[in-house]
Amino acid sequence: MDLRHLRYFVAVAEEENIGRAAARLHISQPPLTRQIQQLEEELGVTLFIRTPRGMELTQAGELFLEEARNIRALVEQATERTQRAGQGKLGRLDVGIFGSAILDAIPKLLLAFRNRYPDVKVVLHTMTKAEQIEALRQRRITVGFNRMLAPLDDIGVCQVGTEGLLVAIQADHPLARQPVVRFAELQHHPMILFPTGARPSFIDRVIGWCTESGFQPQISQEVGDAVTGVALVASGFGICLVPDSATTLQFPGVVYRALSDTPPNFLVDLSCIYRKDDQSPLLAAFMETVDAFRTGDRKH
Amino acid sequence: MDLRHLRYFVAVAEEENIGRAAARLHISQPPLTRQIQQLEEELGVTLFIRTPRGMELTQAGELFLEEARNIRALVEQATERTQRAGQGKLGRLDVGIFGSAILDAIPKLLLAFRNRYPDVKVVLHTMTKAEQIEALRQRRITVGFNRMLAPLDDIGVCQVGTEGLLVAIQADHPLARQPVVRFAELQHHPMILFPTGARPSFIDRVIGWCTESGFQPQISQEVGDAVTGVALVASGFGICLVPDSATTLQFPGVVYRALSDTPPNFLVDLSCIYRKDDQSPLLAAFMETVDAFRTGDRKH
DNA sequence: CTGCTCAATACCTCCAGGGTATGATCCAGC
DNA sequence: GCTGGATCATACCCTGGAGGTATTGAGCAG
Repeated sequence: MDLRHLRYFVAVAEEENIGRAAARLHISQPPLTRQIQQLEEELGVTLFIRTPRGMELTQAGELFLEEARNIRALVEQATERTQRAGQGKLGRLDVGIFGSAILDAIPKLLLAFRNRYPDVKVVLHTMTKAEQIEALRQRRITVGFNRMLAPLDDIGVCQVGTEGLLVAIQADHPLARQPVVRFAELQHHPMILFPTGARPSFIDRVIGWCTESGFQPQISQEVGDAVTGVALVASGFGICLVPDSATTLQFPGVVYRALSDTPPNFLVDLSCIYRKDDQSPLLAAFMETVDAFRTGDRKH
Repeated sequence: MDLRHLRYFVAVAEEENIGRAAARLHISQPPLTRQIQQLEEELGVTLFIRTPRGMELTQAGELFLEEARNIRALVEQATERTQRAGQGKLGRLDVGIFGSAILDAIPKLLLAFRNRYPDVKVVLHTMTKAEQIEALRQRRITVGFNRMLAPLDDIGVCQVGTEGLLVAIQADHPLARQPVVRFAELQHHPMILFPTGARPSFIDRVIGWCTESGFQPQISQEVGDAVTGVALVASGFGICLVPDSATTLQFPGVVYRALSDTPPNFLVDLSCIYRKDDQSPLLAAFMETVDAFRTGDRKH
């Protein structure tokens, strides 16, 4: 059996007349007669009663008509859905993120993506930089977000944006009295650093800036992410350099202060990574959205 | 697209290797390659990633695989169901019956049919002889049951069985004192006759028997069926000749008595009727069951 | 009986599905 | 680094079957 047989059968059943059905199918009558005969023979069932006025469905034919219509509709639907999936408009996108990325850029980006591709199910996985790379290679995720990413042979990097830095200070701390803190002043206060895990990381960046400014930071704690860091600031463990977006975290007893006299390149980046050989239309769709987001962002 | 494409696609998706899939499909590798390419081209979607180790499904391919399997299963199911319908094992059988036929033969017959063809839905319609014939011609029913059926040009008749007759009498009636009633004794008592409607009917039969026995019956009432007749007997309207199976009706105040000295051929038949040109496998299945029932019945 | 309307049959053509042979890549092992 | 094996892709041929035209056969109405 063949989808053609179903199409022909439905036409004949609906027209109740081989000639008209043939016209509707843009073929001539004899081939259609033969196809119907073939179908009946293959099924071993009489589907039509031939009358001098046309073709009339048998009971078995009635049943087969329902089934045939159903199958044809499903084929239609399958092609349509597959095409949408092929255009990246349908499917599932697994995204690796890190703790504090959720604070600013990622939600906006994902919102933009959802608006463009509402039928793509986005699944977020919190994981470290190293875990993200492993997950990418194992295809458990399609894109990952992190900071300070170095390109690799098989992993591509695309910078999404940059953020400035603030210092998070306990509210009753002496430094909190000033509206702006000079970077060098940080040297006298214990500092909370993050993230733990694979180096080089933001920690090395911070230590580098201190060194450039002529001092060694007093390291109080190393913690997993900015959220934990700010929580420890609230508990009085020290001060903590955080990206601008951390101001979303309004812990009681924590204030954020801008910095002056900062070392050059006093920024952190946010980048996304993906498998270079990934041809998935979903990735393409997502990267396109990322691109639009970057240019949109720069306009502000 | 074609069911072949689906079959091939599923094979390749499952084997993840065109060569092995081709072997499984008993074709050679190049045509299979082409069919897959055609499918991809027709859908406009890349379904596989070609690797040096074989074929790997894309996300769109995964989705299409599900759909394809589903469609193939439905096609399978559709052919199977249609074949069962073509053998009369699946479908709906509309049966015309008359009031009192439900008392004996019909339930047994339908039970036998249900056992043989459990997936055929039997729908009963109570209608008169004339209505049955009209309904047969209009295809509203496939078989009808009645008594004293004459064959027609387009309607076939098949006798299912015969029944003897009893007389239903009010319990305190003088005749009720005798264990057996002589037929000629009926002449002195008002008689309830049935059925109303198309003649000739059982009424003419009864009048004929009376005439043969040398008397005119005193007609008390003409009613629709045996059930109503016996109900009127209980109410004292007279006596009523009924088929044996009417003893199923145990009205308080009604007794049944056998008859002696009866006229020749003192029997009623039960027959079924059907459209002579009906080739439906359901009818064939039913008539086969009727046949088995008749021979089974005669053995008793 | 004739003309009309169906479906079925006979016969032809040509394309597409299947076959064989070969190419293009990639990887493993010497 | 070359060679052999595995895999998919390409080139080309052949044949079955889908589709076409012409015709027959069978009911039915006038």
